[in-house]
Amino acid sequence: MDRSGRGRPVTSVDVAAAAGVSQATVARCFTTPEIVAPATRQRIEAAADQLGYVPNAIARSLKSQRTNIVGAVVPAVGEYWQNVVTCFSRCLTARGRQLLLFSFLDQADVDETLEAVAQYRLDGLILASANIAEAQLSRMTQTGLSLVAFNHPDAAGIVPSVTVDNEAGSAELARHLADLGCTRVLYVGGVAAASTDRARFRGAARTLASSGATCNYMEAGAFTYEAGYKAADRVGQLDRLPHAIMVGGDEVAFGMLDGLRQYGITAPTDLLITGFDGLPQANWTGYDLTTLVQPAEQLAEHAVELAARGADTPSNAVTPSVVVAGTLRRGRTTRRGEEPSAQPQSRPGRGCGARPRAGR
Amino acid sequence: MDRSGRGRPVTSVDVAAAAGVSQATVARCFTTPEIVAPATRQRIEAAADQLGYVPNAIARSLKSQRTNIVGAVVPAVGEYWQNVVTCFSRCLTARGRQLLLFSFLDQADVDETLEAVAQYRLDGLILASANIAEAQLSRMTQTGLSLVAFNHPDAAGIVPSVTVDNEAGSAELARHLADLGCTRVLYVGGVAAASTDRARFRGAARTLASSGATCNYMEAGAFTYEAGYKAADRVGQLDRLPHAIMVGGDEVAFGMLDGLRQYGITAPTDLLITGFDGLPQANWTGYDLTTLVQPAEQLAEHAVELAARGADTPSNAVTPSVVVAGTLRRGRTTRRGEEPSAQPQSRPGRGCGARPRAGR
DNA sequence: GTCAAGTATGAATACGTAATCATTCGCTGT
DNA sequence: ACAGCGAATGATTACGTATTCATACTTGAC
Repeated sequence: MDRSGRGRPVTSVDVAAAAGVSQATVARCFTTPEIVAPATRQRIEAAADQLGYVPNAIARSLKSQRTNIVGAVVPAVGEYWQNVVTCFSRCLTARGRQLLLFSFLDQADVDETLEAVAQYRLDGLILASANIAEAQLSRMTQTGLSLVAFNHPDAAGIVPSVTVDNEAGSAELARHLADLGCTRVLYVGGVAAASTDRARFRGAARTLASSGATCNYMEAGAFTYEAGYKAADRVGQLDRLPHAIMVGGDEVAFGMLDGLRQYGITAPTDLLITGFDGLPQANWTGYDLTTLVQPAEQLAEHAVELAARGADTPSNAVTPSVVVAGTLRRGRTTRRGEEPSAQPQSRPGRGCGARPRAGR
Repeated sequence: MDRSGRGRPVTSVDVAAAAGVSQATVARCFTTPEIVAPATRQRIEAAADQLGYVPNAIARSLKSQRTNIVGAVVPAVGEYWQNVVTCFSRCLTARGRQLLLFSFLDQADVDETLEAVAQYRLDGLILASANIAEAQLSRMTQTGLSLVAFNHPDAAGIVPSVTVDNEAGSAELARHLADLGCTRVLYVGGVAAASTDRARFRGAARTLASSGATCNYMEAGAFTYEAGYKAADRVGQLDRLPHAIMVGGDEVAFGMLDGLRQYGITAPTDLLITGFDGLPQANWTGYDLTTLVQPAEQLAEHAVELAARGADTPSNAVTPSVVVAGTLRRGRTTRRGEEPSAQPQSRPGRGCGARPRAGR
């Protein structure tokens, strides 16, 4: 199998010597095996196997000017992003590419990080929800690496962009609420400055307005559970509850749900609640949230596609902008009136334990 | 700033020509600036800046035989791992290293993935909860890359290993339950074959036995919410509920909690429940789970430390095994009888709030 | 039987950097 | 004034691979 000895790593030259051929032939054997004679190939493969030779991707990259590595700059927090990263990894692995990950907590670290990134001649780079300085951005593109903005609508037009249809998705949620008779809706956004947040609010407000419903805006301050939880305080102190709350992100919505419960306010009894993103937890019966499910796989696929095509494209191509539609998920939080039958939740009297095994 | 033109990338040779020095001096200027004359340095930096020069890490790696990249092979699913990945990324970035991520869904893909990994001459590789073939493992070590097993106690002794003290942590949880008077405990593990699972059960069983309590084992089948949810079915059909359920992972515990609720069984009223891992959601008031919090930051720090030291170590060093203690988090799910005072939940005002506190 | 075409391989080179060795220059101590 | 020395820089080479060019050898057709 492998020759022990802890000596210096074995190279194609070593294999060549062992197989009695030239280094060039060994290289060919690993890149274009079909053009090397079967007999020779076999000899080389045997030698390589015995010596434990593994091609050096670094050297290959230096020669070929392609690293086969795609970078991704992603916020460090939030279930949503973690899920997206996993999708990236899967898509890239499927294409034989590697993923270089940068997880940033502070937006300020991004620029610094990008500086380091640029040194590795990545084939592509996916920027997720990061605001990059224009100058730095243009510098990066010119080196032949293909940038892709993920879920960052603002960047569309400047660089290729992939994003869910925030506005349409939010509109769909709003229509759902309007159909249920809601006329006073509160939109609780994460960060008002975020382009996704604005787009989602726009879709909601537009749709609700056309139905004669009102839609106020409240900013939670972040796309986190805690922010939603705190925002619930402000909601709980309103003199009149809205008919429904549209929350700008599932995680924020979870916080909102739990926060409101502290005030004895639950969905769908006292008001309806929707989220946005379609996190796995939205399916958990503890929340069972109505939300707009982002097609993470598809989005990742598109992003990877754009990022991995590398310098193959003539670079004069127009910066494409991919927008994918999400799908509505109806959960208990907007299941008006039918909760006794559909979802047996602790309804009758005080009997928390009194409920029979409704699940079956 | 940067010279446009989309020409081929600018190299240190270009900078050298522009600054009127040799390539060697340019290289020195970026690696050991202190040994180059201030005047020259300034000239070089100006030229580099104007040309938009960025050192090529690939070439550097080829020369120096160090990529400054650390790989991590991590399961694609589960909040726990996603959190760990983020910690890895942070720790590595702090040390000026990059993270090459491999997220695998199917254990079978791992070997294939490792094959690809080996081509990049990573400085280190963190294997998280992956069972690697022995042969492949030994082949990887000999190339000078330092392997680290993360949260995979079985690997300790074979390769350097970093893990939380599963047994002691579980023992602490068990002691907590014993102190609360539990004498019939059910342990719901994720995957019985997993070494972490066994260790946790061992710690629980040992401690409970010494308190005269019983501890049966039940396998959920996976470390997922769904598995916990389904396991709840089996629990709900028991003729006699245990005093407490120790679940082998937080995510499984969430599923268990939600699943039991379908049967009208809630914690801490009808029985107590503990988890393991300390996921962020354990803090969410919707669950408020008693669990053993893994010091993810510390664990990641140690793993990165071992993985990033690279070939600096003489390689004759013994394979170190780091075990870090977790901390107990007491949540509502084991807060026997005191929930009315401690957790001001469900204000009496609204309808649904009539949480029964039937316990007691 | 010779030439053309094709096939398989070897020799040489380039990728961009860092480190080693050699060289130049200015300076100091005697 | 000169040896000697340290600082600064230039020339050169090596890292491991892929590719281009050249070459030997095989085959087939006229």
